[in-house]
Amino acid sequence: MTAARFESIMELPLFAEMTEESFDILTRGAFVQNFPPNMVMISEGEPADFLHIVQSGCVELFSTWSNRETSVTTLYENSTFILAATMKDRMNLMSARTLQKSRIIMIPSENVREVFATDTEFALAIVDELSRCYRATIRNMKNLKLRTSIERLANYILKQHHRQGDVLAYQLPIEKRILASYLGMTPENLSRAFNNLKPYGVSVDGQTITITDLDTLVVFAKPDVLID
Amino acid sequence: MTAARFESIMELPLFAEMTEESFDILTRGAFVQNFPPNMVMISEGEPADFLHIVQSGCVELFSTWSNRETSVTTLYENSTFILAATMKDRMNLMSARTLQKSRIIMIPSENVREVFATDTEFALAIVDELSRCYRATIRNMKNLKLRTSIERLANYILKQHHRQGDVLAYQLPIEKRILASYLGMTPENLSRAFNNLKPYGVSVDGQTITITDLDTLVVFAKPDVLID
DNA sequence: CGGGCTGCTTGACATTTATCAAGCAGTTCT
DNA sequence: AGAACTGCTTGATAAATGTCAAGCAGCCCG
Repeated sequence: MTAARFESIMELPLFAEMTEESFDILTRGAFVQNFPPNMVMISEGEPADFLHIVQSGCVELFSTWSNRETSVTTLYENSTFILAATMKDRMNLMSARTLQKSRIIMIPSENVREVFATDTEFALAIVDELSRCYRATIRNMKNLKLRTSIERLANYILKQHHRQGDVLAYQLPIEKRILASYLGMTPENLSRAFNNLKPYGVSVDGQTITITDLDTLVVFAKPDVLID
Repeated sequence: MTAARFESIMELPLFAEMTEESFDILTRGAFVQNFPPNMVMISEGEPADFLHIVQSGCVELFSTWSNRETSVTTLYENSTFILAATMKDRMNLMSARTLQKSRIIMIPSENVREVFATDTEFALAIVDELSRCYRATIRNMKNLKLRTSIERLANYILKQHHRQGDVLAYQLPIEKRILASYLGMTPENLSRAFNNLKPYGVSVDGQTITITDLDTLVVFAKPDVLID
């Protein structure tokens, strides 16, 4: 019998097709944990003992080196993380920190590997999710290497526009300093980049982004399905 | 019965544990193709019809956007590529070009997906390989975002030193313009970066790199197992 | 064998981005 | 309610990196 507290994730693509028995084995020993904002819940270099799923809230994956830090990605409701490290039973390459009060489901990595070996539908879903995450990272790296910082911002603005239902005014989902880090620039430079995009149809008021001339912005940004 | 021309890959980790019957199904309709140097064999945006394996030679994965190009990685003997696109039956996010005369094994993607569903050992090996590639890309992106270009070069020099058996003098495996692109800089800047590393124990003569003071170079580069 | 081409290096200069500082607005805590 | 703190913006300057040009060495092709 499935614990009620995991019911919310049964319909996620990762779990939707597996047998009920597999789901029971998977969640045996799993638990839900609440974290306050700005808490580091995982540190790079640590072993990956759990697969994590964001039930609610917002989590930032980041890394540091030689007193420098970069934001790798931001995860929202229904996202999984630490999948590759879980499957390879290796240490985390990234740390994770809550940006908001968050509720996280933690599933023991050995359960994930056990069910992977026995439930073909789960195996297919795992490979699908791994491939999707890997491809997203390739797109991200192409974005970083092929585009200047203002181009990355322009394309981010367009991508959020689509993500939020093609509205012309929307709220940034994260603080600007986190966005700057994610896009590979300093907060000062992000501020200047937003200003430099004004002639291309972008207006900013705090967390509110308004696209005042979509066609001009698209011409400048040159979005590409192989990157964005 | 296994075609003799595929015997060379039977012992690769991806295939070593599967049943002989699975291997036969996998390689049904597969073929080996010879490519001359500098030939683009795959273009980004095309469907991923085959899983590719480098039997011999050298292949560069690269991407372009808005008349700009970047080198993503370089593959040598016994490397696979186009695995994530194969498993998700999606278009390629990268192009591939031979750097040398190369011999490539091409396995139909649908065979890969079919055997994945039926052979548990192969499924485990696929997930292992996907996780390894994904984690390598995360390390690469951390390298790009957290380090300056001269730091990336210093760490590359150290990594090649280890890859070539801890010798203090070795040959660069690729042309310097490809290396520059891979490290995210122009060939002019790579040349200057090599020169700027001289005080830190690096000497260059054409393709030959000599580490004249390993300790000094290590102190400068600050290698990190979570990146390199 | 010679001309043409390619890869690489170096110099000069331009552009992009980072760093540092200061100020402002909003939030949080006492 | 006020002080302290944080996020953000702007200005000035520094550093990193790109661009353009020229020259050289080695390789390839006719």
